[in-house]
Amino acid sequence: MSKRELKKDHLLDAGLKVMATRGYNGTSIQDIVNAADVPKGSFYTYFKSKEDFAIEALEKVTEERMVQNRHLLNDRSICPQERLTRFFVDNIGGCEENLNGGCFIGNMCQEMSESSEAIRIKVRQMLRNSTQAIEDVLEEARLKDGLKSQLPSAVLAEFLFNAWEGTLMRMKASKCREPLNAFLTVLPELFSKP
Amino acid sequence: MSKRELKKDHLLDAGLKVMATRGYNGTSIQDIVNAADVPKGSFYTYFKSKEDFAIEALEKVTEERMVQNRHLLNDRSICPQERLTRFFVDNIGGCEENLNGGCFIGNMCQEMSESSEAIRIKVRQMLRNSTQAIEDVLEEARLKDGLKSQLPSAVLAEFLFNAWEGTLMRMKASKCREPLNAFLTVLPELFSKP
DNA sequence: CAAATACAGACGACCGGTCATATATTTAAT
DNA sequence: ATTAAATATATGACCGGTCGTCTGTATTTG
Repeated sequence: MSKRELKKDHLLDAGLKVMATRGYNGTSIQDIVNAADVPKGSFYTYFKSKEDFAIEALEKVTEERMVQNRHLLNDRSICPQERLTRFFVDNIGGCEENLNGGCFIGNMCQEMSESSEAIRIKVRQMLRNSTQAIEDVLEEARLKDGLKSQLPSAVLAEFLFNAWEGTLMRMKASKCREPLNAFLTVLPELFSKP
Repeated sequence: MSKRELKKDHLLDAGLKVMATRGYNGTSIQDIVNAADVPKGSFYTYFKSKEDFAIEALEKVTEERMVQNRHLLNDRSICPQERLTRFFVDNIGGCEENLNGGCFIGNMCQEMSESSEAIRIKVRQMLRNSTQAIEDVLEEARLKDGLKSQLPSAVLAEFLFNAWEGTLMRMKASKCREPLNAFLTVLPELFSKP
């Protein structure tokens, strides 16, 4: 990885952290370069605009997660239900550390879907990918052990993933783990065979 | 209702609509007064700050809904399951019209929880109230017809409400009703007796 | 005619984005 | 290997514009 790529990566990491907590419009270019300890003028040699930065940050955060999740979700030594539970727990992301971060994708979805079509499309694509990953595990579970619900895996996956995003959101306002606990408690009700 | 109160109400209504679509930081005082066709200088005779406006808007939007919902949720002529379903469908709010609005409370939660403690507390309180309303209906259903799930109503209510908020969020990015359909399809699975 | 309210416009601060200049790197001739 | 010209990169002062807020004046009210 070149020096330039490293610096860009650092800018994305540091800026992402700020933007995930303060939002897109609540984060200035100055905030980003300050967080990364990079001169402001340099920002535009790496990104063509603030919007471009957000999209690249969005890509980075899911790319990293996808790599991490692919291992987990394809690990046949763990039963599907356990895999799915871990998937959710592992991905609470920024929320975990101090219940401050929230889900960056969720933030961008809520704040920017109407203002930037480019961001909306990127967010939609990423949500789709995650939903698909859940659907695959659900389908595998259905074929292996059966599934309590007879509903299509696609519907179940969409429901579950949205429920999880809502849970992350709620954690941001409540600053406690109760929403997550409720989610993890109800999850087996839908999932496992009696 | 005095002339002044009417104007303030109008300011809240018009500004709320803008803020629900563009977010808090994406909406300027100028945007709000333009939408309400009120001179900018007047804004601060009604609200002591932008933050204060957001909090009052938050209060208004839930007050209106609570009035509307209290009728529905206490209507014993409809069975609890049907009441709950209608509650969710009726409250998709801004999303319904053109899939543009999203849930204002959800927006504020994601964008402002870290920046304004006052907004966070207000949002948390409102989410609690709504969750409580759902819990009450669930408990009533449990006593009347029984409930498929044996989990505490409080846990179920928290899960369901968060799932619904996540559904509204997803609709903002996907601009279609599929997330809502998935939610309404899965809802009876958790709810009704077999 | 006081007192209170409504309003226009100004205020300093900061925004996203640009650009002339300073610094570093490469190239090529000796 | 050294040097100097040529090229690329880095930077922070700066731009027009907009931000949230406030102040001084006009208007309404009792």
